[in-house]
Amino acid sequence: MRPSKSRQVHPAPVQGSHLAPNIWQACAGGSFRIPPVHSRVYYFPQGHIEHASSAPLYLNPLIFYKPVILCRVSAIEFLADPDSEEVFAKLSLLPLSDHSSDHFPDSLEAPDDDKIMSFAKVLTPSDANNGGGFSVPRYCAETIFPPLDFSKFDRPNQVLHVTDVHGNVWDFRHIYRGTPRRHLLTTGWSKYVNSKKLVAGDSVVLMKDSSEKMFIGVRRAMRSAKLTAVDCSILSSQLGGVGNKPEGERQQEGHVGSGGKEGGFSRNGKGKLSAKEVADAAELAAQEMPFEVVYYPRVGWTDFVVKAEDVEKAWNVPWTAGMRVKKAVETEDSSRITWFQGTVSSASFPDNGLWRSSPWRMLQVMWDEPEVLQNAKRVSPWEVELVSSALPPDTAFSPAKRFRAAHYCGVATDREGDPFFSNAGLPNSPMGHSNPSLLNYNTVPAGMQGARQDLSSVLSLSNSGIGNSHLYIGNTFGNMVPMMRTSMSTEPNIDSSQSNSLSPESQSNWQGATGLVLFGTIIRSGQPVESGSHALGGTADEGSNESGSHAPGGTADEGSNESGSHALGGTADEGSNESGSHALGGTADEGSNGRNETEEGVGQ
Amino acid sequence: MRPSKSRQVHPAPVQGSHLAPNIWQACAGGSFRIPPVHSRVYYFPQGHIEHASSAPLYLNPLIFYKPVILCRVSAIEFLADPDSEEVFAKLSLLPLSDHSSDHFPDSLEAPDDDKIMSFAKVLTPSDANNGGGFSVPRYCAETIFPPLDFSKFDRPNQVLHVTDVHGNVWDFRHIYRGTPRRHLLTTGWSKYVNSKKLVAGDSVVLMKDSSEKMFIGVRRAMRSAKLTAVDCSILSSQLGGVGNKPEGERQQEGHVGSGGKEGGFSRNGKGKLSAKEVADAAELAAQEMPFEVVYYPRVGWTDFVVKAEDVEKAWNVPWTAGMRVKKAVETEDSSRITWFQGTVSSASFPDNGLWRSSPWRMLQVMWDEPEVLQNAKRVSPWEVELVSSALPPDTAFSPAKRFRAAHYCGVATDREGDPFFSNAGLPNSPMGHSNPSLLNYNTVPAGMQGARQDLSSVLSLSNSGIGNSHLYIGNTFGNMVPMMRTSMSTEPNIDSSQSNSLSPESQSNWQGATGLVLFGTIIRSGQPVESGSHALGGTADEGSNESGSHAPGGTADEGSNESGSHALGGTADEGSNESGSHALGGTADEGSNGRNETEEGVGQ
DNA sequence: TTGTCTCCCGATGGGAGACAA
DNA sequence: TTGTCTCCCATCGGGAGACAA
Repeated sequence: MRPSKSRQVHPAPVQGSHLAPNIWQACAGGSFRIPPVHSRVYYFPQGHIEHASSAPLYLNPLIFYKPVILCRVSAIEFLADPDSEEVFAKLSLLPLSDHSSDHFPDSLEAPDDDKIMSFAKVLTPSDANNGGGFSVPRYCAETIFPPLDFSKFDRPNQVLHVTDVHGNVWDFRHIYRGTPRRHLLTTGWSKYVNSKKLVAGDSVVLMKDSSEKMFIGVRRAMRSAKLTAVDCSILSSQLGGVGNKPEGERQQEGHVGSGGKEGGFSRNGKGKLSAKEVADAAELAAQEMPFEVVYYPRVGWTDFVVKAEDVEKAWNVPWTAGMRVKKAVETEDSSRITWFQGTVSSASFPDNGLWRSSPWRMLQVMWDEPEVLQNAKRVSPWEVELVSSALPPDTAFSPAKRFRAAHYCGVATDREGDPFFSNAGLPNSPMGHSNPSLLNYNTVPAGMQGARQDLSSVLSLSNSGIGNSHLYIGNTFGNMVPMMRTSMSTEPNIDSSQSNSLSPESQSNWQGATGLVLFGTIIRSGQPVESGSHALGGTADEGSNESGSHAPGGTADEGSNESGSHALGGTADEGSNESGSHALGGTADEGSNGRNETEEGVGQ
Repeated sequence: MRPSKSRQVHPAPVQGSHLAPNIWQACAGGSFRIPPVHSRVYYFPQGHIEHASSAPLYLNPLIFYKPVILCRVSAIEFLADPDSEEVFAKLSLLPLSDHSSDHFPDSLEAPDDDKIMSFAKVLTPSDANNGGGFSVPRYCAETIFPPLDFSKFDRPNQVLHVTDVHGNVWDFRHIYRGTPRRHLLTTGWSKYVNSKKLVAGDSVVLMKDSSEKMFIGVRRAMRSAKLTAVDCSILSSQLGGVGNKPEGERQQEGHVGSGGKEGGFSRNGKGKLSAKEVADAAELAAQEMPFEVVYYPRVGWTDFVVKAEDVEKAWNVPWTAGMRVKKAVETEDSSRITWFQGTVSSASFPDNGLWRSSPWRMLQVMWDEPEVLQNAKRVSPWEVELVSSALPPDTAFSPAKRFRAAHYCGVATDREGDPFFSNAGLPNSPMGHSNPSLLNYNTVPAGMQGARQDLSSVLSLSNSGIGNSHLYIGNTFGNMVPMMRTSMSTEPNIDSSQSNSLSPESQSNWQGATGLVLFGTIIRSGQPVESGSHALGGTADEGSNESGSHAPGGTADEGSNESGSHALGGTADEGSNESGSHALGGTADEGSNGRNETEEGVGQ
């Protein structure tokens, strides 16, 4: 049960095995793109927390005021999880404060050093379950495997030496047989399946690089990975309190022996990032300190580190209800990409508990096929592409053009290159890195912008790339209720943040302050500041109360290490005997005798 | 591969499973006695460090000045290791400072709540290796198992339900068959062996309590557990420096996949206590703070927490070279106890590097059968029993009587109940818990004892139980060179601490100070203090340079996770395939083709 | 083209007495 | 009395074509 050691390439470090970026990319699938080193990205702590295995017990309040943090990628490590075989990346991020004026060229795309061929297949029950082999799709065999000599042999076969993500080499017998003939992996496959604990639904990725060296990677099928914005608001409302221990972190007590230690990866897409590591990263980020994030590329998971360009593009769209958007979804075997369309039903800051003024998942979308994209009821603007908007016909040109040509609301600032919420009395202020209280934000420099500063804090939202910006205006109690480039009615009370999906608590939080958004300021790009309210962009016809289908505050329904992992038991060590010696004593008829039942049996 | 879950008794906590004391005792074996709760014990940090998996990288210098610490046992937990199945105890110890005047009754032996029967057997290759069963010694079957009905059945059999140390129940078929007839465990046994990773040489302990409930425990055979005083001196010489990473802590890099995580217990008797945990405990102890120690009962290992009574008894013996001693050694299956005899060749403070004036392993013994007891070249006085001494005939009564009747050297103090080295300017002094430097000890209260205080520090050595005490006199540089009740020549330079087993470094340490021990003071028990030197007790004929057979400063030769653990591989998960698919491709003749060899084979 | 079934063979686990130490 | 051997049978892994989706 050990791959041929002589062929081993890399040792397997404890943290994870380093991978070539192109192999990593192939394992992750084409739909995941890691921003290149030195590129500018936005980091979204909310999104990061969605990836955590459990709700952080404590989050520094500071981070709620920095839901969007512009960073530069200082380093990337392409890694593979030694337990689950999944690939992940570790990004070192350096927050860019407004006065840190580095201006790297934005897209230093590393030249793809080596083109690799890859093919992913979702394992069928036949591939994974019984002792048998692996049905190799013809296309895979012909593009990835060395050709067989069909002319000389009836059933040509060869042994493939394939390197896994840890550098271990696995030998698989590749044979072309059966009637009708087909490609199969036989000997060695079963060992691989057992070793990697593959089950039907998992995918394998077969690759070959330009030197014909072959690789194999794994993508785990996920079950019940449904931590979405709903969970997030619950999560956030636990701030400062002691959250109840989420299912995912509960030890499966009552399990026997040391069996619980085996196969230590969860299939629900969580359990990878600890709550603490996420909370720490978010806190460092909020303090503009360098930090690291670990990112598992997973279908259905929203990136929390996004190329600055993409985010800024999305910001330039005057999101309104009624817009038609599409979202690309890759099938799990990454063989197809499907575009799903939907209609924006609400485009305001979602009520994320304590998260104020975050564009994260600010769009609520009714998908045309609601059964898919369950996780994507709320999406972030950069996740979708505009198909058309319900705007007047004069705006009906392509989304790409609209980015540049449309007229937005916004407040010009005298600064360019600022990230969101750049320097509103946060760590670079005289208060430095002290633990901020909410009221600290009242000390924001007055008169920072030309707009009216009603009561408390002002945040600048500028968009370096294109130069549009917006004014965010806080409420009386220092809870900033900024606005993004969101179309809003001039009526004071129909903001979607009052939608009935609010939990009672957060609702009162939100409303109790100042009765919501005070006013919106609308400015033409590049124009002097104007004060006043304009309805702009799209029609204001959105219902804004559409979110009724959200589960109202339920707990996350998943549990790690769920039972049913029978396919993992085959190689389990002590304590994981499958019900063991119960059918024994063939000639013995069980007669119970006190605590130790004594079964006397007829001898032969 | 899972014991019947319905019968499970306790869940298995991560730290270890709690056990009934009597079951624990049976599993550990009769030769290991845990001091009862509330009893007085001496804690020997040197002995503790011998149990550590690796040399601590740093030891607080403080602890070298407290090699013997009187404590009270405040709590005991009887536990079982979830990995190795071995039992161990966690003792909570409260150092007794001289002014803490608690006087519990010393021996509050907990009444043995339940008598249990136990039988231990070392597994033969037949028991452990092949798929077969377990040969049950007749005595075991008759005393532990419920009786079979031999009258009615030709081959009577029953199923035994046996609880392991974690509370899991295992079913074993017990059958009486074969010609000649014998007791065997068949079905279920193999699962147990594989699950617990038992190999020939390991022992199982079968037990039954008064209610006939049966239990099974494991004692691991040890291989290459030879950390003795030699290692300790090496160890100590690393003080303050960065020790080279010992074999036992090196990760077995280059090993494949996640296979390294499996079966995580070492068979060499180490790897249980981390260096850090030992160092922390020793430091706390030296600071007279409550601390915890974990103790694995292992044949051949010397207890580092010893009943005060035993230690004090031993202290009352005027140890001299030439004395005949015996030491009880239990066979691994605890079926026999053998007494080995030997002659004390040196009875002075061994040179333990930085350990000054420690009675730990102060006796050097030439055993009559030198091949056994390799670990016991140096023993602590309480480990052996006196057989006879080379004293004049008038002292030739029994050792027990000699304890009380012999005449000792010593200095009476005005304090009773002091532990060794009780309060010589150590943590309770005004310097408090600051990190002490060696020279701090020059500030010891002057005139503390009636004896001459030559240059620097004075430590009191009093013996609460019997009232004998000794004067310890340090050297100029604050390195205390106290003396115990050791016979020494009045010649100044033949102390065994100058033996050629010294490393050059420690030798210079030792000698450079003041030219060794200054003088000895001899006192009659219970008598007023006399000042002066007496040769006492045994003849001073010892060579004192006998330690030539010690390996001179070599490194510890053991390595955890050594290879050869093939018997563990059977249930290993990924990455531990045994050389796997190499003999495959029956019809394929291996032809190498660049990096991926392509073996074309004849089809059928 | 490929997923699943059944067949079938060889390896292995493991229970039995034989036999010897 | 008990350790080890060999025998032998049941089970299982897994490689093959059949067949159907």
